[in-house]
Amino acid sequence: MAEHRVSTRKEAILRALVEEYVSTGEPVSSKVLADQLSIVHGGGYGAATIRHELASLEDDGLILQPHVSAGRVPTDLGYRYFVGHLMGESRLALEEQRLIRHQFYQVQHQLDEWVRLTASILAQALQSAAVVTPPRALEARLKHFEMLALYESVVLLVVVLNDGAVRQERLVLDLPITQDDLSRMARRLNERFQGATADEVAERIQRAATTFEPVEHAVVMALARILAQVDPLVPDYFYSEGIAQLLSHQEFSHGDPERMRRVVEVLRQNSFLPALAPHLQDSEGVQVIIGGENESEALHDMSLIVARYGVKGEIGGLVGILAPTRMHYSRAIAVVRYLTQMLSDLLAETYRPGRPVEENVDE
Amino acid sequence: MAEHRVSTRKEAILRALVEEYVSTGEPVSSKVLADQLSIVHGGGYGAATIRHELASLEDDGLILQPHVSAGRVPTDLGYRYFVGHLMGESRLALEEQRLIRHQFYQVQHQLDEWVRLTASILAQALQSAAVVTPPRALEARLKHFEMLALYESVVLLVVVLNDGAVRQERLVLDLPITQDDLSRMARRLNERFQGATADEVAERIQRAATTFEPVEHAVVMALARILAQVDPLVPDYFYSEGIAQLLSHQEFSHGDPERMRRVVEVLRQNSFLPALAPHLQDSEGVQVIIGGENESEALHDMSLIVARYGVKGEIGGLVGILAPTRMHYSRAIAVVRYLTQMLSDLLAETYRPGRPVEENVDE
DNA sequence: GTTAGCAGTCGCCAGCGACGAGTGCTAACA
DNA sequence: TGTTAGCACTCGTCGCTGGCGACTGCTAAC
Repeated sequence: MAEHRVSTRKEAILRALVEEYVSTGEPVSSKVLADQLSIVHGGGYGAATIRHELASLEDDGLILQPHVSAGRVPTDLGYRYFVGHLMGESRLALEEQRLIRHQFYQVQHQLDEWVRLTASILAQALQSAAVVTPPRALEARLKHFEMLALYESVVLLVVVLNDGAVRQERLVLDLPITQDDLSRMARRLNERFQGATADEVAERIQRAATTFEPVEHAVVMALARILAQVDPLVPDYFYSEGIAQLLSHQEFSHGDPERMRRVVEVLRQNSFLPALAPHLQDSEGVQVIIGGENESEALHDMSLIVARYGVKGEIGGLVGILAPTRMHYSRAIAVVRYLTQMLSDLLAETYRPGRPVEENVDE
Repeated sequence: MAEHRVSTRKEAILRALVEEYVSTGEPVSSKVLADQLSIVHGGGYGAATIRHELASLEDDGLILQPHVSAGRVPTDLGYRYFVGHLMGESRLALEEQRLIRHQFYQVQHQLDEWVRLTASILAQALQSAAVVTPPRALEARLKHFEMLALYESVVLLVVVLNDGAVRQERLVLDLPITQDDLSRMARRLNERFQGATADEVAERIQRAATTFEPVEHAVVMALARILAQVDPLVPDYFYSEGIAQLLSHQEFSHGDPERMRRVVEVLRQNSFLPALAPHLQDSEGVQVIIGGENESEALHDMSLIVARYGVKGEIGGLVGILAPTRMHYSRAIAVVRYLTQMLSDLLAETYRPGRPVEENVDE
């Protein structure tokens, strides 16, 4: 990052090299580069000259050769330099934008569907694994809850949070209780705890434990527990798509099949998204994490492209894709940026037309 | 299936061959079989005798040799014969039963957790991919629904079905509406539609369309739609675990890595479970689908072991594992059987202690 | 009916050489 | 000093070969 810029000619060569390598997957030779550069640039250089510069780029740690008689390949640092300085900002073709927008308008007003659709579009468009978390308010507060008698002493607790997320939990009581009693209790407790955070609920239980009946106490404890489970940085579920697309890349078909297994494992247990959260905490825009910059060993030859979406300071979620290090960065970034913008707009549109009906922002 | 039984000696040989092959993964030779049989059976036979019988078993289509200088391997038909006639019924070790039960008691009364746990235990115990669907009533009826005002004209519809499943859907109305109005409307409509099936709701809309206000009409339409989406044979979601475990089998590390991708794809889109449903419609007990008996091309060297759990005629779901054809069938069947029994018992325990609070079985 | 022994088949693997791709270096040129 | 053509060199890939060993099917004897 803090690396000095290299000479303009070296930059041109590095850029051509990355683009060539990304599109072919083969180590690229001085000859191919000479040809490419002479096409793009009017008068190019001979292969021998390129070789001098390649040797120099290799000293800089930006490229390497897999073996002596092979061409060059970008290193993680090389990709980093490319992404930071050389890659042009690209926009999605209008036609593609239209196509994507169209798909969103098909599933009107279904928040979950938007999130799922985003993952699916990403996976398809970038032939990569995509992960999207549902939007989450920065601070979880109780909006409303209901209790439904399922069976004599089994109660279903349905809790709606301020971001619209719904949790449900079965609760088994010591005594049988009727739906009427439950409804009354729910009305009473809703008034009392509306807008409260997990900490506030817990505190009030502490302070006034004796004023609750046993059944109420059990219910409020459950509420506190549910609220406490909500951590905006560690989403409890998420939509993931495109594992198959990811695995279809040539980097997996050659070499150790064990790699496939490890990647699938990391994706399944989703250990990599939480690890991403800090990167996004305070940052704006699209983040790129290249190869070895990844925390997880298994992802050392993969890159992540992640971004936040949502309404700043209020509600948000993560969008990310995982693809081989050798990928088309500018396109990937453009697609991710477009979709985060899309989701943010949709969120704002749904949540903004008028203030919330129940004011529960302040207590 | 309708094949004649082969001679007792051939059966003994086939049985030893399958067991040996399952445990080693190598084609088994006449010599190894002769040794195995002389250990188990007091006085065995020489390798040459075995070879005669092997040639005969090959004529029957029960085994084959991958190439001339290799040992024998069971065919799908061979496995089928083994599962049908030769394999002993095995029970889980008491220690293992205890371990599994213990894990279930850890997550008390959380239906979703039971289902998820079942998938995870299966994947772990059998080193295979496991899929479990949540329990679903055979006929979907409305138990209860609530409406929550999220924003001025955005309403969250929370619908509880008779099997305890909860659906939620955002509804955008033409006009703003207050929570009070919503609550009143919900109470009215709940009384009217409680216990109704999708068809019944649709029918009543038809019959008395004019008696509904516009907003009510929108809500009831949504209810009908949600109820109609519920098809007990095609679960909309499911818990799947153990893709990584499945991929760690040696059958994937040798040979085409493309196979891995295809299997992951089939698992992700879960196209194989619906295909299973008919097999289980009318059948009792554990079903085994071996190799080529599978519908999906990609699963032709895999076997499925599936079973229904639940309360007969009322509510139920599916439990299944997917593993390479070369697997330990008797153990797999024992584990699947134990877990379906476990789930059925837990379901009965939760849903039976007393009748439902709200009688909604008949209208 | 059973078995030992033997010839025969074939997959696996290590070793070898030809080939070709691509480099670094040198020397010459503008 | 920068650029370039040419050349020697390295090394991965591929196809071929021969030896080894695993198993089999067959034969002949018990």
